[in-house]
Amino acid sequence: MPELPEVERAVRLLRAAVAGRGIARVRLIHPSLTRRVPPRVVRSLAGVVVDAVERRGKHQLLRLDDGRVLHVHFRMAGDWSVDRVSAPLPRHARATIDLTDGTRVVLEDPRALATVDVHPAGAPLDLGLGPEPHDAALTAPYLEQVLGRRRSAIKPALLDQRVVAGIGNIYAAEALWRARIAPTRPANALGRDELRRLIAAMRKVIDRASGARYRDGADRFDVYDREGLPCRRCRTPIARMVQAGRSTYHCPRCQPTGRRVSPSPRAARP
DNA sequence: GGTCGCCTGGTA
DNA sequence: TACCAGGCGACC
Repeated sequence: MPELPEVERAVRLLRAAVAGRGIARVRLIHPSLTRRVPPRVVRSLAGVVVDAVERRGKHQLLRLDDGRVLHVHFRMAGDWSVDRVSAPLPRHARATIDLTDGTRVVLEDPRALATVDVHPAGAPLDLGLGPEPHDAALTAPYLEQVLGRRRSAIKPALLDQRVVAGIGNIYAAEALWRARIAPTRPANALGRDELRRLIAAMRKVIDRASGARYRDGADRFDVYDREGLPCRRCRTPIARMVQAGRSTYHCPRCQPTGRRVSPSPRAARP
């Protein structure tokens, strides 16, 4: 589930179910979660009220009325489902939040990579996140500054949440395609104009992913998972490569790698 | 900077 | 059976 638009959707579902309500019991089911939080801390969540539910990048924060923060990250495959405390548990239920009104929120996570943490009251919570795609703070000069010292490829750099919060493997590839920037370009080699295009592309890709029509469409990606299929701009087969251990999809023709590997006479704007 | 491990499931 | 998976922290 987890890139920014998907987490935002999940947060809304969660908020509708838990905001302003009392927790009757939290259960951590999978060993990867019980290892993280001491049993007495889990037990101590009974009786507190959830004041608010917030999202920071891909992180979900439940502000509790005793000042603590219940912090959830879906990682690769987590998602919420909402049912009643009396219902049988879904197959991949890894944690549950039972509410005093009989509602149950279930963390479903087939890969069991999601994390749950409880932060003490009063401790400042630094998630180390950069601006989100729609933050006004995300500007070309900002990117120029944070990417300036990075000789690494732009695509893995975009996955660093300290640079931009909320961009993941899919939308990084999608945005680079849209901005016509090769994923292998050194991050510090991008010019102002390219950075501006990249920001606009990230915003567009995130916006599009938030719409239901796009979400359910069969062709919701331009490059991701489209290896060998024709580029939607130039019909060149989409290529797949591996960067930092992750798949990267791109169009070898309209995302030119080198300085001037046969650029088209006039580079068209995206 | 790249690689590995965490976990489990789906698919070629 | 092998490989892949929308993330990320630990490690060289």
